Amino acid sequence: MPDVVGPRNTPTDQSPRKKGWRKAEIIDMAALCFMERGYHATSVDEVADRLGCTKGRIYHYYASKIDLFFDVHREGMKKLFEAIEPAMKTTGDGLTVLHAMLMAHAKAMLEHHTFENVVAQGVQIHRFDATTEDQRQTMKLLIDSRDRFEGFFKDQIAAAIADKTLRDMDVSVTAKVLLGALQWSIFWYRARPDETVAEREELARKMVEPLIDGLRRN
Amino acid sequence: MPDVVGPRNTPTDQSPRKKGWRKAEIIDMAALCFMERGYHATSVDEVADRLGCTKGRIYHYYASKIDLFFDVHREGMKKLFEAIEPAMKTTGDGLTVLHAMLMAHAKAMLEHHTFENVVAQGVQIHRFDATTEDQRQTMKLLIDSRDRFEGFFKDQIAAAIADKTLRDMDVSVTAKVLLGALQWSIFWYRARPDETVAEREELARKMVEPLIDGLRRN
DNA sequence: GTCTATATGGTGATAGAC
DNA sequence: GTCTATCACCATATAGAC
Repeated sequence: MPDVVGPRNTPTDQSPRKKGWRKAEIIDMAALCFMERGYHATSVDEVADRLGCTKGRIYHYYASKIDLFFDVHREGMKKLFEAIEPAMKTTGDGLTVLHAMLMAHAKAMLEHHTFENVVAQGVQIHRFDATTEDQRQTMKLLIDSRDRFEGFFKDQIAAAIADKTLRDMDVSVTAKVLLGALQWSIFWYRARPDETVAEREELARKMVEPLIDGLRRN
Repeated sequence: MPDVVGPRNTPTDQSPRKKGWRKAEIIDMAALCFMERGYHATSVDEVADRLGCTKGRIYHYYASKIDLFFDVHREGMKKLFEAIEPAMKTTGDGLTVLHAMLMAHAKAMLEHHTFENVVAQGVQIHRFDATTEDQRQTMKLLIDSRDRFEGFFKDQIAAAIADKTLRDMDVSVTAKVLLGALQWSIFWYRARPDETVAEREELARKMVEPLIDGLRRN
């Protein structure tokens, strides 16, 4: 990975050698547009314009706008799962593993904020937008994957309470609060073009630290 | 306040005796629709339908859909400011006041989640949606009010660091993390029709406690 | 595989009757 | 103050040329 990352953070691989790069290119641009203006306010024409083509190309790869949205959402979830996987495999007491997971998640939210912004929009895109049975099925799978992701954190919180490295607290509410604290960054964080990986890691640390240690001194 | 609150949480006063109740009725329904489907996906026709009237009525009170959105947003911010005001006036060390502010904010986010969901949408509704100069001016004021609100928390965090009741931490990032932790509830919280005020207060406590004390035992 | 042209439907907003 | 009727526009999606 290069030391300096641009505003189009970690796009899916677009190198023309790889098969599927055309689709990846569309997904990346759709993610950017959906983040900037929101799914419903973004027209397929706009995505095409910014790709320097017409919507004919997009409709060659995607049957509908919502199917394109689904691919962006799927990609966003994939990045989230991949990010916390190494942390979940580390050995250590319950809190240490949870800390590692939170750090990995914070970094992923910053690095992929374009995609994760779109994932958050998925919460209020529902049955009304998915017309075919296939689309409703896909939507259900994406919702399931979001729940599964939160489940990993709930399980780890429960484990850490069990091994007494965590205070006793409401597992479900705490998971939502912790994830929300990091995920809210979709609203305020935008990558500076010249931002280094080290700077981003430092920001993630500043985000996670108050959650682990709390606010109270002593 | 009644002990049991319905799903239409604390609507603005609609009693037909008060002047402006027609507008308030429209604002409340718009907030509900915008929350459920999002601003852009909601049609003026839909708001009117659910009010049992036609959009002729709405356009009698509002020049455009975005102006209606602005009123919902304004109302949402008003509720937030009013909620933390008493907490800000309490006496006590820096952390005690901050704790009171966070509890008040958490309760307000739950109580008014319909309106606060719309406020969050305001982040990505921008110049493109505001066409007239008047609308751009209004938008600027709403953005300013969001910043001012966050500023209250930043100031209090700084004060608490100064009086040494808080660890030394990044004021700006910590403010965003704390507020985000509570505000993310717009995505997962929906009022149960039979939910009591006491239950909601208990939920707010479960949200704020891990932030104050941190996760680490000891 | 990509383009142009177009069908089709919905949405914001207005005019004018009542 | 509210309704009906309608206009103008824009967006999704398709058909067929190249």
